Amino acid sequence: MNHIFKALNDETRRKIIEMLKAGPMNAGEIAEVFDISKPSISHHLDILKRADLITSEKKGQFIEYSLNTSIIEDLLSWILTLKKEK
Amino acid sequence: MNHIFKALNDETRRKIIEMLKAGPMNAGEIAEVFDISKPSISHHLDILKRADLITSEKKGQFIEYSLNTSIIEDLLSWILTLKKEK
DNA sequence: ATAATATTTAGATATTTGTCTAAATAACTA
DNA sequence: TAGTTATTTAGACAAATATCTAAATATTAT
Repeated sequence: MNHIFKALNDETRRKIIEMLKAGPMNAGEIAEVFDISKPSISHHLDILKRADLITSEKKGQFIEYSLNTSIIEDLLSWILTLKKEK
Repeated sequence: MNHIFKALNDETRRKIIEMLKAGPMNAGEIAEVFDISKPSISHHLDILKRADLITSEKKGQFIEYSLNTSIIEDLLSWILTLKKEK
């Protein structure tokens, strides 16, 4: 849980996640959207990946990133426990 | 959204939220649970309050904290948008 | 009024985090 | 093989954060 919340605690990373909702993108395409250097975006992607919120796959010279919806399930259930009972 | 994720990005604060799920507690009761000084807990409570995740009410010399479930609704819907479509 | 209790505010400090530039790695192209 | 493109790794730095102790504020009790 810790890694997930850490990963989500950043506007840029949340935006990346929202972008990937529409489908996979490679690192360069993601970086273009922001006014942030590529190494910084690469770092953000690394954090999202460590949190298992996204996955990466090498496609030739590109690296394609995709949203990992199964972890989002975990997040959902954590929040749902707060709502229930009482 | 920013404040919510910032507030949730801490193990101690998440634990506090989970504790308040069972019902209101005052600052002292909350602090007792942790091996952290009272001023630090007070600071965590302040962050949770600014994020609107909890509310406080003065009860004599105590301050009672309660979970604010309506904000959790916002969080839920943000996460649900990630699951939907595709 | 004084003392005791509950909680916060203030100020300091060490750690974590987001960002940058420069260099490294890897894969295509001519 | 040499050059170009895509991405990451390394190292540095400023800003944000979690924690502490000491002091301030507020309430209750004697």
